[in-house]
Amino acid sequence: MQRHSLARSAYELIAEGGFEHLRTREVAARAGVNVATLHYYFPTKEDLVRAVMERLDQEFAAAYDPAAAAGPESSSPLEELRTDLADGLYQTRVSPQTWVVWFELVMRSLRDASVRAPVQEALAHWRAHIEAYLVAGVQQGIFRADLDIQAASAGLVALINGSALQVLSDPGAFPAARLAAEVERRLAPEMPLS
Amino acid sequence: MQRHSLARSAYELIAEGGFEHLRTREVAARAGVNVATLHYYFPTKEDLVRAVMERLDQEFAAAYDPAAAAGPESSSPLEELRTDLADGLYQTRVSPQTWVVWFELVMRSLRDASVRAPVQEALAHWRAHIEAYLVAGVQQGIFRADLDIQAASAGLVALINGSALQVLSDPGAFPAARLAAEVERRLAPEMPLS
Amino acid sequence: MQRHSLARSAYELIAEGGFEHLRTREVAARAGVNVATLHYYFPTKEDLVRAVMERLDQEFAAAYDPAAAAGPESSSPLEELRTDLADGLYQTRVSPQTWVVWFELVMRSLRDASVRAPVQEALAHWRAHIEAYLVAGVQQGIFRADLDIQAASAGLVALINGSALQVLSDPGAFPAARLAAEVERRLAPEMPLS
Amino acid sequence: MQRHSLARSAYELIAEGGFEHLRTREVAARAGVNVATLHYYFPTKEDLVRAVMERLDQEFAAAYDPAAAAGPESSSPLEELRTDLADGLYQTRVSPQTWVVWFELVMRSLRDASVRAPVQEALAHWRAHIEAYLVAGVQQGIFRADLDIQAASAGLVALINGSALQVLSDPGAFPAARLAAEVERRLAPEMPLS
DNA sequence: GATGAATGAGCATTCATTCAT
DNA sequence: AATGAATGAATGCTCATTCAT
Repeated sequence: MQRHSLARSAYELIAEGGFEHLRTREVAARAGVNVATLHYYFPTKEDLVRAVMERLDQEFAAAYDPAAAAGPESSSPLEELRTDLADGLYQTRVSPQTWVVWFELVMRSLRDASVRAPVQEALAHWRAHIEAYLVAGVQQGIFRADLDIQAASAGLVALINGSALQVLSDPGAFPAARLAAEVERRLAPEMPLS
Repeated sequence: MQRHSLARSAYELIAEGGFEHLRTREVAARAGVNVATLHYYFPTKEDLVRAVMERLDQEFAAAYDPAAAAGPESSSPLEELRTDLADGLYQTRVSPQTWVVWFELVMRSLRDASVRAPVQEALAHWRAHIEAYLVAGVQQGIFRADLDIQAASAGLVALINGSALQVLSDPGAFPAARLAAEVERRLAPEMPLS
Repeated sequence: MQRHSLARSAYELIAEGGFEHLRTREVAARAGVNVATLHYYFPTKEDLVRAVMERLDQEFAAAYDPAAAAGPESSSPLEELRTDLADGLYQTRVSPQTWVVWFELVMRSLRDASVRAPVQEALAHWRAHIEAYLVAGVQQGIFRADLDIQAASAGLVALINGSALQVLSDPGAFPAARLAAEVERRLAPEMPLS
Repeated sequence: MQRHSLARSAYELIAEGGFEHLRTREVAARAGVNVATLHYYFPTKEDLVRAVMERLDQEFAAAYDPAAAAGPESSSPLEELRTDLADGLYQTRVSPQTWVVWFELVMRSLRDASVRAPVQEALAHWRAHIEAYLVAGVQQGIFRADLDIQAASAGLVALINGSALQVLSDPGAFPAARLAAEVERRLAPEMPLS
């Protein structure tokens, strides 16, 4: 339990102040233990960071993995898209923590080899998840037939991340609802004119 | 000159190691001066960071401000869109420095009030710049008439940023060319069927 | 058995790294038990050190105490001298462990009251042992008659220790065989000139 | 000046408590400066230890190098021998500091490569110094003609070190004066009987 | 303007020791 | 007897900042 408590505390503190201000003493204090106890579970600060990355992975897994689509045909491709978009466009406002930690980890992955792989993996999973329902959506005629699925899924990941970044930076200035509608319109098949 | 040299050194070091590893001594050393000299020009580290933000603003201004579109009709809306997309999709690979510093500053702006305003302003300018050529493009029939210009410009900023993030993280895995084509296709007016 | 195993581990680790690098955790690990178990047998580190001193005492006792001269007239005074010299001059090269631990303990005895007495006692025993065979040797005409027995025995202890220190420091540079011969020559009675 | 002051403080603290208890904070405090100042002059603790070794080298150089024999024929070989013996037999009692630091460095040299060379060099110089006056003394008929000069000088270094160790450990128990006399007697040429 | 020297506050990590089980 | 978990008090070292020159 202590391990989880410490990883959670680290997670929260990264969300609040970024890696730059992450202090082992604060993590331990928030978890209600001695600094030495923290090092009993995580010999180095890097080990702690890895644990935070794992926590995030689990959050992602719970949100994007097939297991999440529990019920059979529980959600249509369109609903899945809406959920994903909502995550970056609205959810960011409600609970920005996950997004802040995510961006911190992405930036850190550029230099720290021990988080590079998990970050890249997370991005790949994300894209694969989107790809899956885009394919289904195209087959069902919900999305345009001329979509370049792989490009579109990479683009949607980019759109969601970039939107989250903007919402984080200036929540009031981002036209979330209108962008969501616009994206749907661009992916929807052309209405027959006649 | 000393000021610029110091700000440039700080900029480079942030690009290389993020804020987390930015050390006044290293900045001074790279600029070829004593740490005390650095503090003569920038009393606190925060002042130095602000100077880096200003440098970035200038880079952006040179790229996105009306002044950049020097000659009249020097570029069509479509060319401007391509330039912008290329910046996030290809340029990131060639010179990732600017993007790394940009993301570092965005993340820092979430806590540091002194960079919040410039970051938000940069995002607003960016959107306004895109909006301008989207409007022109729609008028010229280059882009779809049913575009929600404001949503689309916010979305394009998001797309470019999110793409840059992915390219930074895993350059080989991003289908840049195909995404650029897909975006153009989605913004282009529908071909008449007959 | 656990006690002995722990004391032996401590002894080995002191031989390898000196007191400076002696860690209770390593001692326990080498003995194959938990740190807490070590503290069950030796409440404090100092207790452990005392046990190491006792181990060394036993090694010395086995080598220098009358009990060692098991058989009657098992060895002549000259042979005993040669054995003692060999210990410092040659044995140091073969198994430096005992000597390293011994010197570590001597140095520590200068500040730690709990090892001072055993160290002084060991030195006294050593001298007494040498004194005994010097007396016998003089009586048997093997050693010079004008020897100041007490000074000579103190001097031999010094010589052996000082030699061991040099051999430890730079084994190749010490003329062990020639020094052994020289000492014997100096202690032997003067040859009649005529 | 600060450098010297810090090295001197370290020297004193090693003399008082050995390497085991050497703390950068205490060294700085005794020198009257901040710990950070210590690290300004000596980036690592090891650098500080090296400086202590250099101090000791200088003390030795002042005592044993030819420069010390300032005046021409200022001292006879016998006087030089007496001075050397006195250093280990009596001086140890008066100012044990140098000897404690010396032994600490010898022990440390067994594991720390950065002090190994200076220690071995110091021992070599010492022996060379003794060798020089033993040669002179033999030529002048002050010492026995059948001396194995190299063995004898190595033996005298051993004797002096071993004596110092015993004096350090138990000053009252060491028959310094009688040992000095005994050594002189053993090195003196045989009196003609007739 | 520029610098060498100096520092306070802090940082990750270590270590002998304790204690409930 | 033995151990996993926990801790207080360091410990070497770092860093932004200051100041006399």
